[in-house]
Amino acid sequence: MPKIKLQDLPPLSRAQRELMELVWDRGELGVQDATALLNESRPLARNTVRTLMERMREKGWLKHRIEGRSYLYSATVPREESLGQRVMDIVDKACGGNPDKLMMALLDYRGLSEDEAQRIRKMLDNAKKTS
Amino acid sequence: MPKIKLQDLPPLSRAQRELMELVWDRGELGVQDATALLNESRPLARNTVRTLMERMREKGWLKHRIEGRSYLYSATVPREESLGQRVMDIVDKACGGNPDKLMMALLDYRGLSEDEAQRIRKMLDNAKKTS
DNA sequence: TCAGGATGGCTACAAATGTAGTCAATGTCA
DNA sequence: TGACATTGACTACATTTGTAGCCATCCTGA
Repeated sequence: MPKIKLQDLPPLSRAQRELMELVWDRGELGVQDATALLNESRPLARNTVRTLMERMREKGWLKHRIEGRSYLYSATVPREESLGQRVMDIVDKACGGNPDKLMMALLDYRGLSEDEAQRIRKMLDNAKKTS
Repeated sequence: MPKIKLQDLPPLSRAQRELMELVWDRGELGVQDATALLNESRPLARNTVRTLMERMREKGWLKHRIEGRSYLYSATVPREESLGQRVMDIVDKACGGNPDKLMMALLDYRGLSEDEAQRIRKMLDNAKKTS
């Protein structure tokens, strides 16, 4: 049973990614719950959500197990992996490989509280030690 | 003449974003050149690229001017803005609003050279001063 | 036991996207 | 001047995505 690699997974569309985040948040999610969660931001029919999830399963992002009469979907890859992938992708393609630009964008367009900045400094220091 | 806001622009697909990065890199790009550049990674017919660019123009991401017999396309919004948008989006949706996680992913999945880390520290310090 | 609700299965359909062909006008080089 | 290349215009078509309806089944409470 080969481990699923993120690189092998076909990319998700926006709606799908939104759903994916929910699955990662919850760990496991039935169609019912997913619909309810998505409906907090916009109305979507249950079957719409169901189709989304099924398609994501076909793509390999989700798997499901049967619980009573329902399917409970969960992610096949951990979120961190996907996040790392996205960040690298942005650094590569949109920052010309330069992580400074990523930070610059973060600072410019969002900003950091002193606390956040402090924690990041600490991370940088730790990374140094370890490497 | 209202300034174009990033929020008003419909999202780009992957292929389109790839092209967009090229346009940002070059500043201005004709179909010919764009095709050549894209062909470095995969074969694409000129007309395919042309269609992509036209669609992006309809969406408002690109504009073009006429140079001789050709169109030269350029971006309607600066890359930094789009980058900032994407980073914020990731922080919001995939990091639960927590920028630490973004850094963590960056460190874990790419790592930083001591130089890069140093520059980022400097940025953090500067940001502090300014705020 | 029967009406409702929940659930998966299957189907549908419009819009967006990826990919590209054909065409006519125009420019260029031999 | 005539063949050839370049360019935009228009058209085509398969696939993916967004969105959802209908159906049979099964469970549950009155």
